[in-house]
Amino acid sequence: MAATIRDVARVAGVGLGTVSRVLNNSPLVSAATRQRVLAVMAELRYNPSQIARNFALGKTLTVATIAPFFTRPSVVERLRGIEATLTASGYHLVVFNVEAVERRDECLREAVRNDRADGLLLVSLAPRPDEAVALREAHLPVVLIDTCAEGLPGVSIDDVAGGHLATSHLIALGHRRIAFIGDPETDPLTFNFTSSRDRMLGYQQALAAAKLPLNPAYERHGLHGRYEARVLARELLHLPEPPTAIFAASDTQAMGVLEAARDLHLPVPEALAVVGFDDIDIAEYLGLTTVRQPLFESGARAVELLFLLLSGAAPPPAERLPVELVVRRTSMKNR
Amino acid sequence: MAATIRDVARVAGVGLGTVSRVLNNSPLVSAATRQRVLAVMAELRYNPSQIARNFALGKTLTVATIAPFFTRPSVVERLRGIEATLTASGYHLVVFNVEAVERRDECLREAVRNDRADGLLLVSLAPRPDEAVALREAHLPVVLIDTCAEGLPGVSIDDVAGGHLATSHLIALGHRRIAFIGDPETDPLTFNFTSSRDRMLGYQQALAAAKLPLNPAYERHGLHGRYEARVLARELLHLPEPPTAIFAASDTQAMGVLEAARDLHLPVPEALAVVGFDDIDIAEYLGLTTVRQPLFESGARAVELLFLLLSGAAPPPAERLPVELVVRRTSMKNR
DNA sequence: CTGTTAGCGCTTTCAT
DNA sequence: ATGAAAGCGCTAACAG
Repeated sequence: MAATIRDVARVAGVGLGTVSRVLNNSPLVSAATRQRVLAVMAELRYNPSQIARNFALGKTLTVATIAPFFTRPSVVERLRGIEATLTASGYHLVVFNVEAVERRDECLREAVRNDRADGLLLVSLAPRPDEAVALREAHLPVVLIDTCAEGLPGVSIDDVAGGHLATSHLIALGHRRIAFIGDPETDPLTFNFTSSRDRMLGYQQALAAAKLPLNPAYERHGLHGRYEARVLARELLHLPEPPTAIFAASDTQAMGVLEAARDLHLPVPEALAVVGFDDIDIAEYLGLTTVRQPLFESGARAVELLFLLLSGAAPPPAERLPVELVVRRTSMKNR
Repeated sequence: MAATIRDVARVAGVGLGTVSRVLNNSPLVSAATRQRVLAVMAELRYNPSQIARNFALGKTLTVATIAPFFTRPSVVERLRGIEATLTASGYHLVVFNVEAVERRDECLREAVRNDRADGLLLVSLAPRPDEAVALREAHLPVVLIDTCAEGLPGVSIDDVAGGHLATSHLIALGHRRIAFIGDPETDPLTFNFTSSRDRMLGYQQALAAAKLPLNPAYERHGLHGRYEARVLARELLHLPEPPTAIFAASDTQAMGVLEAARDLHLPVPEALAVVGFDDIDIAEYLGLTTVRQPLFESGARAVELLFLLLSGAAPPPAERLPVELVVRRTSMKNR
């Protein structure tokens, strides 16, 4: 049905190799023949079969990305960065959205078993040691985003510094009773995923640096989500000595905190200051003070690292992107 | 390096075909040989090459999705539905995010030229007539989501009914001066993309049905976005006779309206009622009254239709999913 | 039931 | 500079 390279060769009266060479812009073909071949291609409406080419080359020009929770705005923003960079180089992006542990494991296993992608991007997901081994054995290049793992290239941020930034901002505002709301301390889905934990670490360090007491009752953990954070915040605010400020490990969770404040008719920032993390799109709308991290860029940069790997370079070291405090209404000076 | 089907055949002492049959769970192989082959496969750590299989089969087990604006929560939700359904059937999802007209055209052209996907899903994007022809000629099955086009299968909603629903709700609440904010009336990116226009049509019909005057000054159009809608809403609210209610063609735009109300210190819903469209995740948080449409399901259903096409069935007719009014704080009874 | 053979469409030697 | 030929790893007839 569709014309093949063979048809082109026959009609143009040249050999198979020559057509292939024209296809690949090889300099080893005279201008005259090239013109003729090109003409025949146009005449026959010839389309090179990508799939045959992939097969012959042993490459797919495709990169797979596994990410938990498409729905999180921060993840979507990273994906945008990935897609833009990949597409600009003619690569395709196939995505996997994992919302349960079994799927996480299965996706990773599939990615290794199949040769349907030349490389793998892992968002907020670190391979377990055994998975890392399998990846290496399959010669499947991987770049991590938003996590780190021994010996694997990745792009992340300094979450400890970010947590420190948020907390010392609140301290500078005069707050003394500052609480933290973050993800569960261990989560099988995001194995080894330390961003919430590190942000808490930064929070603790900032408190310590200001000689403020660490109150375990002020540290709450729950599933990443507005609703869960709202419940936790309500608990905090019902404490005999409630916090005057809450640092949430993500903007989504900060939104839950704002809801809780609204539930209890606590004016923000007067009665409660709130700081989030990520600076997702909606943060500006909410007037939410937050720690901004370069989400789009993290995806773009990860793709660049993957290309390096694909070109045969040695695994580059993990990179850190900068964070920045963005002060908005929810943490204005009020004391 | 990696074991091939040939190695397995040799070691197991069987023919190539037998191994292939085992691979494909053909019943035409005795339990005994199957066991033996399976054992050798395990021993050799054999992984069938998907890419070779794709080549031989002339299929990619991949579906491409082109969508404008990843960032829109409604689009993300549809993608979730697509991914879940596709992955459940062993298909891969490759995504293209188009944010400019040129990219839109290029992606579509590429999708037709390449054979890197077995089918195509178009979100909020209708092919131009010439593109539709090219699609057909390339035998590339397409399903539309959130749009309609002559003779192409798709899943959408009744936007006119949705607009009517929203508007008559406001009318029932006692509103007489109701404005509309929607997307530009023509947009080269989303060619033929009529959802905003149809919602306005429903709005107009509801007004007419209630014998309310159609005031052209109450119909505003701007780029889909919070900021743009905020500007438009501010204009509306500065009119000599400002509307007491605004129906926005999307929740995102409704958020802009809420911002404008806040800017002008207009209490919602007392001084201004607001209704959006889509019922994205954040709508509940905002207490936004809106018209809910099944976003996840639209993606899932589109994949099912595509599978039908892929299995050689005749193009099914376009489908409509139901819409539903969700009343929340921004449109409580107040007059 | 099973082995053999002929491609799928392209890239890539290797001669010429 | 160009043609011929040998695969890439698998599927799918085709004989047995």
